[in-house]
Amino acid sequence: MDKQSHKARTRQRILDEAARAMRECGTESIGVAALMKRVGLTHGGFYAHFDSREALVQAAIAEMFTDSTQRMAPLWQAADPAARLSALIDYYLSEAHRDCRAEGCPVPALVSEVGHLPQEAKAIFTQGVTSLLQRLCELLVALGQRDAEALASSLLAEMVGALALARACPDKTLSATLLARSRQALKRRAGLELAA
Amino acid sequence: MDKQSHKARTRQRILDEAARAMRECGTESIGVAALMKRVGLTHGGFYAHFDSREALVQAAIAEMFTDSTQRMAPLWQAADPAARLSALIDYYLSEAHRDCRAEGCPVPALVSEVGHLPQEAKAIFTQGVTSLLQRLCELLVALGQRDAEALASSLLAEMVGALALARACPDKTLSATLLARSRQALKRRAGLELAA
DNA sequence: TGTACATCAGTGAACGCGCGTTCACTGATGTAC
DNA sequence: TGTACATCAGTGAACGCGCGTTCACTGATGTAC
Repeated sequence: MDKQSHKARTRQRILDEAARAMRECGTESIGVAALMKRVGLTHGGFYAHFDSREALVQAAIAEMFTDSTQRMAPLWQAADPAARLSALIDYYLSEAHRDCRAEGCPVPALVSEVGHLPQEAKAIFTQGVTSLLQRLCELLVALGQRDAEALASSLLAEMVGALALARACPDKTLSATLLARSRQALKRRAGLELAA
Repeated sequence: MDKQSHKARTRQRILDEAARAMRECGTESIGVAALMKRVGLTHGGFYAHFDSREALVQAAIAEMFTDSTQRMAPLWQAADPAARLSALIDYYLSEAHRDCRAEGCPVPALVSEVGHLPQEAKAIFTQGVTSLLQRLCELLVALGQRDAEALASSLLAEMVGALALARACPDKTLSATLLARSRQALKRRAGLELAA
């Protein structure tokens, strides 16, 4: 089984590296040559794995959501829905998440540039947002919130906006304050009792 | 007075065009040659007005905030603070604002790319965010809201996030729903009684 | 076990192109006399 | 009023560079006999 999977593994390495770099600095930030160099290969080989750079961007966006969902999976294992939502908010608006774009949620990392990407890429991104929204909605339903759909979209907007704003802010103290304020507001709005 | 201001007016035309284009498609979206062509000039003349493209980006970001603030000025003339805040929310999360990036608020247009810009540009952007935050805060104080600072930053996060998400969404109906939900949530959170 | 051959992932030189930037220049404008 | 000249905003050819993409090739691997 190893023989056939060697090429697939190389493709995955390219994709992983692209997803990291593009989340960190935007989809335009890394060229084919630099990307392949990071993977330890030369640029010519790229086209054995992807039809074009544009195709890579699409695949990389999908990969970011897969990766981010996987990283958030442990949060979903908390005992009750309240603990899960609380953990989600604390993780999403943490300073760690702010400081590690490369491994975080693709939504705040790419929101304002997605509009300029080709349709296909935009569709993949929206698909990711929609599924995030749905998981959030299910949590709110489990918590007994009425109008969970509307609340979910409003909460997600604040989460994305707060993290993106915090990342744009060079003053770490101020940005930490922004995050803390939104964490508190979000928990209150979601009907979570506030400890501390 | 006309003789000395001709060059200044040309500079302003370049700046206006740059601010429009960069709000619409990002700071990397337009090159020096294309920009000058839009203004009706040739690319060589650019460097009589700006030291470098990087200097233009800085000036353009400042220009976007000036322009956006000016466009929002009429909202500040409503009779009472409640009407002003309500008008602000309705404008900010309108479909018109969603569809006209070129003339809208620079914050949702650039949030996720600001982090990759040089320090100076980042500082100018943050300055703009801070002053927006302050005006919002003053409105909330006038409305008698306690903890106005914290509320202002939470509201701004949702406004920015909701508009950016709506713009990323290719389905106009869905994006209109996102906007409507956040308009309602924001008004409720700001203590505005809801009509309709 | 050992030789001959096919497969195919990866190499690296080369391409056309658009970018930001420079610079010698042009030509309209307004002032000096 | 008319001529000579200085100023300076704008021109456009040229530069070096990095980009995405192509393609003839290499060389390691595994199979066939």
